[in-house]
Amino acid sequence: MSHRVRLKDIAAKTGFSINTVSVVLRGSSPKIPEATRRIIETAARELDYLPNALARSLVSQRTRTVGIILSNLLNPILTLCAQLIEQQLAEHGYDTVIAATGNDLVREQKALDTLRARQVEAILIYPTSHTRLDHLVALRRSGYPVMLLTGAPAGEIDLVSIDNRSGSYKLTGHLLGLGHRRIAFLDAGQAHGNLEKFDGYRAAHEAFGVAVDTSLVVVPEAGTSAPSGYRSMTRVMAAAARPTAILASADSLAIGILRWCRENGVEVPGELSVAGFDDIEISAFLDVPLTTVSYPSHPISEKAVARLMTLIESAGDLPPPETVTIDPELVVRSSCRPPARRR
Amino acid sequence: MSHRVRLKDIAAKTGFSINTVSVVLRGSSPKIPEATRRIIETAARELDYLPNALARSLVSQRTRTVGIILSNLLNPILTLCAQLIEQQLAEHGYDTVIAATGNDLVREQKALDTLRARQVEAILIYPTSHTRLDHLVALRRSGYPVMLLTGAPAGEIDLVSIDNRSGSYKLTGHLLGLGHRRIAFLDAGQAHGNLEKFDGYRAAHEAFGVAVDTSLVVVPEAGTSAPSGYRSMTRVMAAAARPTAILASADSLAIGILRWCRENGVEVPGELSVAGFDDIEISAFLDVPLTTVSYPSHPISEKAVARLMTLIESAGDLPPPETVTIDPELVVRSSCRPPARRR
DNA sequence: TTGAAAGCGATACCAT
DNA sequence: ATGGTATCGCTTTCAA
Repeated sequence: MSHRVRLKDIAAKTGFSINTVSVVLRGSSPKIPEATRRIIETAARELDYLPNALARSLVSQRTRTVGIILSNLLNPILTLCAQLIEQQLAEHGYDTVIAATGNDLVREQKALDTLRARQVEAILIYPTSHTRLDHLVALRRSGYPVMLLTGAPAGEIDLVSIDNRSGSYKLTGHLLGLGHRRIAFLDAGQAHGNLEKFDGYRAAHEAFGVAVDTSLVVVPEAGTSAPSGYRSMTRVMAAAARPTAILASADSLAIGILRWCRENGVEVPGELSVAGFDDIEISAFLDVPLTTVSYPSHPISEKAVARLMTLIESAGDLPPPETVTIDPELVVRSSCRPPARRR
Repeated sequence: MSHRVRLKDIAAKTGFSINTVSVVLRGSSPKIPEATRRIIETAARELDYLPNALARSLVSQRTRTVGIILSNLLNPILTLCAQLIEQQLAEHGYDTVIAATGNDLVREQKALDTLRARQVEAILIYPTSHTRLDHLVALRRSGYPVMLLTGAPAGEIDLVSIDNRSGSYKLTGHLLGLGHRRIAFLDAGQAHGNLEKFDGYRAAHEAFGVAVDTSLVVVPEAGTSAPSGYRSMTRVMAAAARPTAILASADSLAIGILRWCRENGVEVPGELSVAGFDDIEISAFLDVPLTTVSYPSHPISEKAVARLMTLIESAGDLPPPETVTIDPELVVRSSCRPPARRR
């Protein structure tokens, strides 16, 4: 931030006042003679002038910028959403700045402060935890447009998200319908206070009158990565009575599971059915194409942006929070089939 | 950007001057009585004061922020690097803002301007094209710290990257060494003026005294995704004499290839060897673990950040550009083996 | 110890 | 048509 060209420099070079230069350069001029305009514009180009957004925003009280906070840049679901949202916001004339938190609440709070200090006009967030939202609730209460991109509808903050509970319910129901009675659940959300998927899993069991065996519910120690899914398998398969199906709370976990099965001679789906969550791109390209639940990024980003615009434009007093949940679809491929007959 | 709390508000509430409040709040006070300090700090907390970074930077002439421009948020190689870089910059007291361009030169230029207008102190960029760098060269010449995260060493801009040519050379050499003589090349970089990988491919052929059959060099129409690799296969396999091996310029492409092979009864690696590039996480988890070339994100991000710090700190006159290339390693797994004996 | 005043770069309002 | 002046929120001398 050193040798920058300012309006003042152009004014000096052309002999006009700072004011005139400013008026010309931003085209908001009522009546400036062609001659003047050309002189100033030429000078600006020669000097490679670029307006200082800081100064500009300071006076205009607008940054036309929104912030997106993502818990994890390696999750293609999140980055795809971010990418779509950025594009659409651009169409509305807004810039986007993205911050990553690495699933860390402290960094999340820091990112929140940094973005606010930078005066972004709204914040979209993929929070680390679905339950610890007090800081966000407080922010929204104070009149700041905050929007969650995942979570359970609580009505305190605007939320646009898929209905995780419903997705999980459908998927578990699919498995139960196939005849499975021992369905393991690899619940990566548990560690982050994301309980919707487990709820759906439980509810489906109830609907089928099947008891949940909690020994089959395993929380992977290291997030949603494939290695994490792989490593969790030793615990899952340690059960006295092995499961006949596994529901992983993310496709990436399922990929690790598939690898474990191959290495350990467990046939999928013959011996074990495997289902995932999110329908990431490669899931259809796996050796055993994965049965999963869709993640409708496009509708989500569209609805999020639309809502965000109304929030930003409702100067001062925000309308009461709204929740939009999109029901994900079951994507049936070949990784699940009825269990082998009882021995 | 409405009802924000300013120093003025705290001053009004406590009866001290704006100045005193400022001094206290940023702890840079020489000697302020405990009493005063407590009163002001309490008021600040009650009002939920957050300094306006715009105003602050305007006067300090520092933003302590660097920008990262990524061509594609869906490429885990790029996002991992970004994540690592962000973390390390944070340790140096710098914030990071990320912008995505969707592989579009116009959006890239726009992102560049936006970040500069925001007065970021340096820009790291994963450019869309390796050849069209004029705008970046000009920027660097004007004294702005710009750093490329991929590209061919040209000496005009700082560059920290893997040596794509060498990686490609090693991989092609591996295949040639295995006995392959008809090696197809799926060159996604070609479309973006990224010629290093092709160079390595060609050089290895020369070293082995094998002629390159250009009909085996295919440019996928739709980037580096798995579907793109899948679709390219019809063209690759249309050749009169089919290749015995395929080198894909990205693991994601290779995943699409693998899928195509499975659906079309082509056995890998028995009938066709397949190699990729980048060693993304799932590559080791595929049904046929992929032979590929590593992408050392950690060394890259470390070197990039180190260099960036010296650039930022060398106020005014930047040192001449430096190039750091890291030699990637061959990662041999099971997707490649010697070709079947000639019929 | 605390406060007043100038200035960062740009904009807006009011004059001329 | 063009320019002066106040202002945005904060920091930085310099006084008191």
